[in-house]
Amino acid sequence: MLECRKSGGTLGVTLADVARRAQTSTAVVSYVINNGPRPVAASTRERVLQAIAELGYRPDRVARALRTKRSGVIGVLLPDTANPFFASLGQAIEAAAFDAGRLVVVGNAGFDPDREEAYVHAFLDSRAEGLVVVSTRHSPRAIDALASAPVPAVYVHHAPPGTPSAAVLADNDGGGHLATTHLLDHGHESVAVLAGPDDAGPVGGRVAGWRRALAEHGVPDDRRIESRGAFTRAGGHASMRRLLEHEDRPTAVFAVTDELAVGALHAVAEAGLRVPADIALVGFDGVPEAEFTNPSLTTIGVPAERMARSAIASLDRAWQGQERPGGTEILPVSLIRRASCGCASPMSR
Amino acid sequence: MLECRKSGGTLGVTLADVARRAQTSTAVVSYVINNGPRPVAASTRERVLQAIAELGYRPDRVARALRTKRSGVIGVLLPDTANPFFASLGQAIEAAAFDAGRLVVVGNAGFDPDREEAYVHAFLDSRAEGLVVVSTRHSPRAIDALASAPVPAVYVHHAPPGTPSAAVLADNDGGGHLATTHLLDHGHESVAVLAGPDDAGPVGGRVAGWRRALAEHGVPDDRRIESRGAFTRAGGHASMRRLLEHEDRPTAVFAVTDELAVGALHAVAEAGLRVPADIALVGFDGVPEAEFTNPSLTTIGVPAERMARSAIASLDRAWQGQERPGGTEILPVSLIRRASCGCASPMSR
DNA sequence: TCTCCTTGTCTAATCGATTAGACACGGTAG
DNA sequence: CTACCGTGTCTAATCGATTAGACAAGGAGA
Repeated sequence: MLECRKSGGTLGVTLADVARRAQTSTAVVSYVINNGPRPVAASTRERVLQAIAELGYRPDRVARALRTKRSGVIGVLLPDTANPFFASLGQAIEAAAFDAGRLVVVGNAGFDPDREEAYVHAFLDSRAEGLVVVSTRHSPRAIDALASAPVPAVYVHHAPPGTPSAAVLADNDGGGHLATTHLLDHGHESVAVLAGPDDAGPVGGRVAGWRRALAEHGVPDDRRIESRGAFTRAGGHASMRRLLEHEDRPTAVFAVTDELAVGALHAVAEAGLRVPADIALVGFDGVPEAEFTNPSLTTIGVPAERMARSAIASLDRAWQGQERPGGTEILPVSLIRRASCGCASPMSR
Repeated sequence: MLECRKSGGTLGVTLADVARRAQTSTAVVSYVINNGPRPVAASTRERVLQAIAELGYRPDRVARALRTKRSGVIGVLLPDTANPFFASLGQAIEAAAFDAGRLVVVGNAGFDPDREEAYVHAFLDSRAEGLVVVSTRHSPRAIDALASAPVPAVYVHHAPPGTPSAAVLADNDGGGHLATTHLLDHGHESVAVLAGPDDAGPVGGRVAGWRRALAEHGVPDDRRIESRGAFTRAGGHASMRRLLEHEDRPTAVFAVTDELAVGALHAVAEAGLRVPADIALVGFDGVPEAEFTNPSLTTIGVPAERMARSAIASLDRAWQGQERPGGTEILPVSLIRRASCGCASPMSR
């Protein structure tokens, strides 16, 4: 209708511009935008709304953040988004945040403590309103920075022991037990484990669950085979190879992550053996790609979306009520039966 | 040394606090922090630095952003981070941005135009200094918003035709040609294509390259088999199934994405056939998981990291010099030979 | 009729950092 | 001796939004 400025819209139109055009003050405009703390007459509101529309005004989030100390941004620290599991988790967190009306600034720490700390500080400096930390092993300095942060934080996937922050974890021990028991139920005498270099972090629980299941089943110590290596597909490949050359080759293997399992699958095929006929395999994480491996991978499903929603909800609670942040939530995992354990394959035991 | 405030450090210590403690003005403190536009006496600088250290002062990025209009944040729009290719790309962009000293705020548009637009606006409202848009198909409203944005934007992976913004693309046509030619060179008479629902977006070029290679090789029209479906593993699975039931089953298949190829691999195995003996397969994208499929997947490697660095460099150029933003950069792709095409497998042709 | 409350609006302080303008001082060139 | 310049510092305006305080007008209750 009226002449239009520059090109399209949001270029430097400020509250004051709107106020001028609507013949009122900036305060009133603000009240309209926020359904402000003060009432506004219907006629005035109408004028303001129209001015906003005509000018294509959009509030500046930076200015708003400075004034209100609410940036609408959540900092998310991830170990490695190239890893499918963390990618799913990251995406779920981002989606949950979006639904809660917040933006997400992400940092890939890449298992580097310095980076982790750098990101925590950068997030805090950016006045992130909350932090979501996904990590397998936390840098002490990052933990400290988080503990004394003026905003709530929530650990996902793994929490440092004794943290005052909230945590959302998967039932790793239960999952390890479930996977192992399932293989045992298929008739295997024992089950080997494909684990990481050590049992720190979330996988520790998975290995513990494996051990527990084996103990319950009366498997003697000398039949509890462990093969360890890096948490990558290549690591899984190498570890499985070692297992295949083992004096008495296991007939069933529990890989503590799907990445490891995918590498293992490859190693078995390479050796000319068959899954599950020669070696049954169960993974852990429930990544999407597990459905399309050859054979498809039986795995322990971790409810990434639910964890993400839980994490955001936990931050929400911290913002709303005063509820002190602490509290660890452990979400149940589930067995996703596919071919690699012997369930779907007709010719397997 | 001196008494320490609250808990650890960065809680609400402002420039003014530092100035007070260093017995100087906020201006001088600012000059020290920024190696400011004005010189500072060595002794004063020393006092300021010490005060900063003692108080654990960290500048507030929000306030700084308001004043300087430089937020240090780049908005990154991705289609779907659960997809390994986009996940790699996203991670590479994030890493390149971090190295350039900037934070990244991400949005997963999930192929939803409304979301895409919402994110572009949210990024702009947050005073993001630059935008990186990765998409396969752009919503017109998002394109408009981008075109009239006061900050530089760069399209990655795919650009809307005739955009004034910079773009960093892969050589999709060349890659399609390369993949198809490679299969042809293995002795196949023709090569079928596994494509998306239509040829819009980056895959269009890949299909074009396939068609070109077939034409060059003198393959008649009625031997140019296309199977189309959704861009997912499940879609690849379904499309390949259809191909297997085709009257004259192809002996070689070019899948325009690795996701499709992974699904296809699964379908072939399910049908009791073998790759590459019965059907040779080449994918496109070079995702990490392609190395560990069964058999490992020959694919066209897209230089995700290089694209990311290029994109950030393009933004950098736009910030530094006045260089008008336009310009499309097309990066070369490469053939990654593995087993699925018949290269690595001894018993294949 | 007078007070008090509610509604509606405006003015101005504020968030925390940056930076132009003003000023002081010592040194140098004319 | 005066004019001028460079160095070093401080005061205060500014970025754009939020919101408490002040105030006006109208209605209700005493």
